[in-house]
Amino acid sequence: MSVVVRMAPSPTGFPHIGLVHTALFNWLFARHEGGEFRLRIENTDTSREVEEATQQIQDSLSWLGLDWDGDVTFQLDRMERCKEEAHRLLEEGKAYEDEGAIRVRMPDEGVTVWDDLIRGRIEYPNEKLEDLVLVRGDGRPTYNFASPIEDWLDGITHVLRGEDHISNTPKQIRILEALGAPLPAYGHVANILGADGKKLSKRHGATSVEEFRAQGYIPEALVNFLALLGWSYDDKTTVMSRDELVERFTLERVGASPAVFDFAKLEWLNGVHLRALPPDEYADRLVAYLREQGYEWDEELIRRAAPLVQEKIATLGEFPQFAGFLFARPAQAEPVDMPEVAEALEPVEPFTSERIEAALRGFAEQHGLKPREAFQPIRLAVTGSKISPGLFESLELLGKEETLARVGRGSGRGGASGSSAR
RNA sequence: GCCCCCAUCGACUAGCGGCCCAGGUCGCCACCCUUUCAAGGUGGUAGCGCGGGUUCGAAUCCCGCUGGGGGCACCA
Repeated sequence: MSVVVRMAPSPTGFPHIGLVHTALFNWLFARHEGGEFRLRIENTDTSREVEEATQQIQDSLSWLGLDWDGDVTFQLDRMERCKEEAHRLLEEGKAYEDEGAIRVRMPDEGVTVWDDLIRGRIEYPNEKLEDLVLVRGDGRPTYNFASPIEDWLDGITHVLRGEDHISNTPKQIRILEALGAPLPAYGHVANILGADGKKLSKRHGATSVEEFRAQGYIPEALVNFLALLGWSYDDKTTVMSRDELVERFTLERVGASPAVFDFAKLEWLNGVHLRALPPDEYADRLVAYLREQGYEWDEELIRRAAPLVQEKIATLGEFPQFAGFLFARPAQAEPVDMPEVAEALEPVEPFTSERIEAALRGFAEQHGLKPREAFQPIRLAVTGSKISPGLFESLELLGKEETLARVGRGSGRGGASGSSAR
């Protein structure tokens, strides 16, 4: 039997990172097994529905590269079928009416047991199972009725979901049994926690894919990082591509304990994946990111600056802070005047990093200054910061005219070669 | 309150009875490299929650405790 899994979010906004985490496990499992990964929107509760959410969910998955099979389906579309099934249960005496609603009869002795894909055997006492409502008084099916029915209709073979669903599983198993439907295998993935051990939420920082994207994280890193939360390949492998993850992912190696989301490690991993990109690809990503964020800086200059920052920044979001001086003259607290530096740079022709370096090293030597002592003031004057990309390369990109202007010669004219930010 | 789940360095984890006086990665610290910052290199810091068993032998199996998480709707 081939594997069919699904992600079944309710459309209430941008998907939370926890949801994306279980979606990733479902996707990796499906792709590893050569099965199908479906996307179903559980919109039974129309009152909570957010109109853009369905699109936002798809955008987040697409950006991460988690492609789904077939069309997106909606729970609401199966309302009628659910009602029919409920009435069938009514006729068979497996359900009964209660103030306009339809409830199933749950056993009240014994236990409901399943062999959880990642936790092993789980037992749930039947006396804790209520005769839950299948169809509300207004005719709408409830989640715990519609969801298993859809799993059945869609031929879902493995239900991999968050651990907060553990207590729903025995209910759904009983419902499926009453329906005479086959049971899928169930597996419950642990939650993702914040640094304080509480379920990851807004106050811990970014919680949606969109936010990470806006901060300059790339999908390769996020996917790699999320995969390592509750899963491992072996005792020494950390950095993996999407293809490697697909090839190596197995449910047997998924852990049952919750994991704390470590933003520092994500940032490191993002730097690793960013540095691993071919230069052209890196430049493409940088340009696309800056455009998305609303920067209208000159594309050619961004591309030329890309190699200067690739080794130095861990997220694309650091670029404006780190290399913004190339696009707009930095504000200086004190007016800059370095005539001797200007004098050393003036004759450099062509104005390339090699020649600039030679000139500035000569300048340092001439004044008996250590490289650091000589270069740091220049860096500050030109970039407005004590931290910057390589000085000589930066000056080359800036051009002689602008460089001289920034060290005090011929100042007062316009901005840098690019247009201003934002 | 009741039910369920979980428990190895600060964090992610390897470990599925002897290979472990516990390995890798992030972080942190030190040093090297160095025009700043990074990157890179080297070294270091730090952990099996507690108590009982089982066994020749337990991080690994069992029980209890403690701690943490989740769930108990005509929400999903």
